[in-house]
Formats: sequence, structure tokens, C-alpha cells
Amino acid sequence: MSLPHALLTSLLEKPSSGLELAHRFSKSIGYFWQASHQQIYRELVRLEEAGWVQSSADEGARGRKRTYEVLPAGKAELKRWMALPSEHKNLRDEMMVRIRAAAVVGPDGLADGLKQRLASHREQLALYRAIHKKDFEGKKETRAMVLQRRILEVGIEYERQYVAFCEDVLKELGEA
Amino acid sequence: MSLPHALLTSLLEKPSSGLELAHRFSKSIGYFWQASHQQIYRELVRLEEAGWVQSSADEGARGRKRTYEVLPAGKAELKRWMALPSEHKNLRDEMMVRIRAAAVVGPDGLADGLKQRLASHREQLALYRAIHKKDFEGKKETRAMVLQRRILEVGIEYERQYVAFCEDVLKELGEA
DNA sequence: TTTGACATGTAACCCGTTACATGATTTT
DNA sequence: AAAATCATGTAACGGGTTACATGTCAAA
Repeated sequence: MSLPHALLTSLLEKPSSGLELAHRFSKSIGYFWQASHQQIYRELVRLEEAGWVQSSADEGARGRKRTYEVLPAGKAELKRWMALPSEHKNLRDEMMVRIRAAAVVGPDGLADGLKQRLASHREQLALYRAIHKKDFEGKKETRAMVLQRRILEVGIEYERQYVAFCEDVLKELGEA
Repeated sequence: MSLPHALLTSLLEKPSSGLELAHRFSKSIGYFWQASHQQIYRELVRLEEAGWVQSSADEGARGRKRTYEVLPAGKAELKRWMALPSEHKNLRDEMMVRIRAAAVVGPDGLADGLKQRLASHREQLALYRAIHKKDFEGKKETRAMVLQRRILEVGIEYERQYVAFCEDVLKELGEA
């Protein structure tokens, strides 16, 4: 459960409102940790109750922008959390279950789904590569940038792998 | 949500009890779809209510082995589900959030967690490679085996990537 | 002044997790 | 007969998702 700490990180980078955070989560951070705006609003309330962040604007001002910033206690909490061990979660992918099912009930209809996934992963791969080019190529790198680049490259390699996988399976099914 | 269909697939391969399924989920299938025994028992009840599977043994026989097998309606449901499009989920990894946090609050203590992850991914990689060797190398492959092998290879490539990633980050932190 | 975009929320549901409880079977 | 193991559950909780509701502000 790292949403609260992802939010603290994002707010330390730049104090923001809930919706701004939601937008940012659909990009950069969100490539490895997704969150909907409902989740974010819920969590921001908790962060404030915990005394980790502070929001501008009066109570009960529904519809009016509310900007959050991190308090010292929040930064301390983030430091503490950052040093915790993080669990190795296995991959979890419906497509693999579908392919295994296909081995039992026959592959009719499997190819369509695979083609969609192939297109989707190609798109994601192109997006990651574009970001890589824009943000990292031909620039002098700071310490922090090296790490961000490596994170992105994990994403790139994963998508590359997946594209090749879909292509292979389609070929095996005689559909490409 | 593919647990029910993962169970149907597994039960079609071989009629089993809940615990047997749980054991099997901690291996092969579970490499891409994990489930605890509590989840499995809960789901098996639903599958039976839906008329997709049938269990041996009388009602209310707590503690006595209960074997499930798939009914025709269950096989039909699996066929239907298998042909649905499956969503592309982005990666989701706490470690990436931690590294990003480290860029903001400093990397103190990050290396320990990374070393643990490195060890864990190396272990998983070794396991996958052992399975690959045992199940696929030097054997004549059926249609279904090719697909199972490719699924495993996605896992292998992912773990390989991750090991390299941990090593790189540790190096960058001056810890390896 | 109405429309659309921006912004914040509420409520319900389901899956996955954790902790615990209980019955049956085999082994010592 | 006691202990260990196999096997099936129950209950509570929390995060993630979906659908919906409400308020503000700027532009047409």
C-alpha cells in the first residue's frame, strides 16, 4: 500500500490540488503506480488527519480548489517508509490465464484479444520511448535522473518483451 | 477478475479439492495469477452456485475432502470468457515509488531494501530457469507446450530485467 | 444565462489479505 | 491417546473500481 507515500512524494515535488495530482498520476508516477481521483481525494483527507499534509482553503468548500502541502511530520514519515523493505510481487496478467484456458477449451477467439493487447503494448512502448528521448537523451544527467531513466527503461523493456510475446503467440496460432 | 476462470481451467485439467487447487496455484498457474486458499474456497462456492462446477461429498461436511469438477455450463462459460479482450494493466511496483521518494528525501536506507529485492528476484529467476530446463529443454513440443514455454519466458525476462535494475541502482548508490 | 470545463466529493461493491476456528485423518 | 497434518471454512478489514452527485468558474 504505497498510495499515501506516492502522494507525499508528489506533493514534496510540488504542492498541488487533488485533481492536479490525479493528472500527474496519469503520467510519470502513474506509470508504476496508478490511482483514480476518488482514491486520491479519500487519501488526502487521511493524510491531513494524520497531520502529514496541510491544505489551503476553508472547510466544506466543495468545488473550490484546495492545495495541499507536506508538513515536516509528513516528510519524516516518507523518510521512514522509504527505508522499509518492499515486497516482491509476482506478475499478474489475465492474458496468461486466457492462454492457458485456450489450451483446454480451444483457441477460438483468442487471437482477437491478443491483437488488441499487441496494439496496446506497442502504443505504450512508443510512449515510453518518446519520453525517454525527450527527457533523457543527449542531456547531462544528475544522480536523480539516472534513477528515473532506469525506472523508465524497466518499463520499456517490459513492453518490448510483451510485444514480442504477443507476436509469437499470434504466429503460433497461425494468425500473423 | 479472472480467479473463477483460472479455477475452471485448473479443474478442467484435473478435478481437485480446494486445497489441491491452492497448492497448484502456488506453482505453475500461480506464477501469473496468485490466490490464497481462503479466496479459492470462497470462489468455489460461487462457482457451484452458478452451476459451473459440481462437488462430491455431502453438504456441511466440514474437514472432509470435497472434490470439484467442471460442468458443461462451466466449460461454456470458460470458452466465452477466454475470447473476451483482456485489459492492459501497467506495472505496479512499490520499489519505483520508493526510489522516487529517495530522490526527494535522500537515499538513506534505500540500499537495504534493494538488496533484499535483488536476492528475491535472483531466486525467482533461478526457479523459473529450473522449470524451463526441466519442462521444456530437449523435448519435442506440442502446440500447447510452445505457449506455456513462452509464458514462462516472459517471467524469466522480467526477472532478468529486474535483477539488472537492482544491480544498476545499487551501483549508482555506491553500494555495490 | 446557459454551457462546458474544472474541481471536489459520496456511496456501494468486490477482490485480496489477515487472523482465526474447526473438523477429519494419519502417524507415533 | 496425543500430536501432527490435511482440509475446509468464518469474519473483518482495506484498497481499488464504478457510478453518481454537487459545487465553482470562465467563456460563449
